[in-house]
Amino acid sequence: MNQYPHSTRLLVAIDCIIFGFDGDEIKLLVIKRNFEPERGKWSLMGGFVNQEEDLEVGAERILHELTGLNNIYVEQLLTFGKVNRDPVERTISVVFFALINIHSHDEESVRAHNAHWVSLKNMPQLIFDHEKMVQNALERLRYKAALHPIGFELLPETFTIPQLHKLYEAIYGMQLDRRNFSRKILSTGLLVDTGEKNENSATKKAILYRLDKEKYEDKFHSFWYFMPEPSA
Amino acid sequence: MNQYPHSTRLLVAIDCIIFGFDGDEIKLLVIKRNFEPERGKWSLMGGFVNQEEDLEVGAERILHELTGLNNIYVEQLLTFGKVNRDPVERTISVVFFALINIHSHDEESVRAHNAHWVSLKNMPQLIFDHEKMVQNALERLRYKAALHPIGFELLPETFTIPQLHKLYEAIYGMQLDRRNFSRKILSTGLLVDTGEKNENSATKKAILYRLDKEKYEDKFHSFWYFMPEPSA
DNA sequence: TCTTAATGTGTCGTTTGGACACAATATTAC
DNA sequence: GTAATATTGTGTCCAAACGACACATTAAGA
Repeated sequence: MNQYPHSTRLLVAIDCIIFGFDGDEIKLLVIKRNFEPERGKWSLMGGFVNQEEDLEVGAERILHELTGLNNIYVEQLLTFGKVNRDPVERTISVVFFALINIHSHDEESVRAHNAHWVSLKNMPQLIFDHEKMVQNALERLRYKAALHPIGFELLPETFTIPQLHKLYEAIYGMQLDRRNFSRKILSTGLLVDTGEKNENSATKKAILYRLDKEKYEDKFHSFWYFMPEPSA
Repeated sequence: MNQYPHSTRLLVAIDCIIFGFDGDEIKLLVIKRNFEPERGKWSLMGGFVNQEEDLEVGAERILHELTGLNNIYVEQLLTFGKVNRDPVERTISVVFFALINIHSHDEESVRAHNAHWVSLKNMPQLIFDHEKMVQNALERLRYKAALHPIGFELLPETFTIPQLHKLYEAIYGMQLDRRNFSRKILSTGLLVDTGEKNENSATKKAILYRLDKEKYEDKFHSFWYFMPEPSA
């Protein structure tokens, strides 16, 4: 038995949602297509799955191709497979979403791919069902950031609490009390005072923190079960 | 442009995790395969995606084929696509998970497919990566049930608080204080007293409740954001 | 030196949650 | 028919968490 008979093979694509944070709002990295179909229009960065390539590997390949980055936060989101989602030919798209530090990518590579950071608030029209994908990814981001210490993936190695605060306000599109937020974040024990201060500030300089990597690994999953750890 | 050139088409399958609750523990509906490959072994119910069929429709078709049920709770879980996950031929599997009332399915159909309910605690070996899928689905169930009123999908139309309590203990594999649980559930306002009592009970008969459908629809998403509703 | 803007820390009252007690109901044993 | 038993419904208490808000500290620029 070397093949399954009587079954249709389909084109399988990977599309990547790439979020960044510019200090003020959440941004999305999209490309202006200089290839068919839909040349000249905006879309997510994507590609096809290679015959001998795992899905996650494919996603990392595509992300690396655009940003030059490795070892970034990537998570499979959902698979979009409506029959007519791609007018050229039926294509199943496995969507991944990635969080990166907006200042860490390879500018050259991004320029070469004709990619741009766009604001979520006045996002250009995207091709196919890509806008649905983005909407879905945003919901996932909100969901996860509320339960897991995932926001740090969007910030530099060291960061201040006011930065983190602005990030969360941007994610949820709402104001959060600065003082209560600070208390809550510090109570997690995930932040380590680096002893340095943010020199960019115009007024009082904020303390620069870094993540406690070990506690981060530990807490990442224990956040999941805000019900105490299940046994099975 | 009628096709994308130079790209490999892959077989796309759908596999379904089907959970039920027998009043004591969470059960999984699996089939004993009487077809190749892996004839005689246990696996999830699945099938291939048809050329002209949306993924969700395919999942519903497969679920209906096995259980005779329509309009059940189905949610896309993840897509499994490791190169060698299926030894016959590379196959991408889009996994869905469904919650059903364990007493509502078509017994005939289940027998005809050689399907059985198995306990999660002594689950038989499953083929390919199906055990990973189940593990993943269980985590999703725990995740969602903690935030959304999703457990009801596993119970009959009317149910008692002690039933619900046992269900949650089964989901999380831990004991939950009966009284605190009751208080918490009632405080959601989702339960409506039907005025009837559970006649099956050996001792004091428990109140039968039903879901407040409207509040259920409302709350289903508002549970998401335990941070107040975001604006964007 | 004063003003201003941003940052760090603290207080207070309410709400929520976990631990636990007790009363009510229905079946079974005697 | 009554007592014992198991199960269910409701309540109390205390500690922890949370939201709303005040005040002190720091640094740049007028």
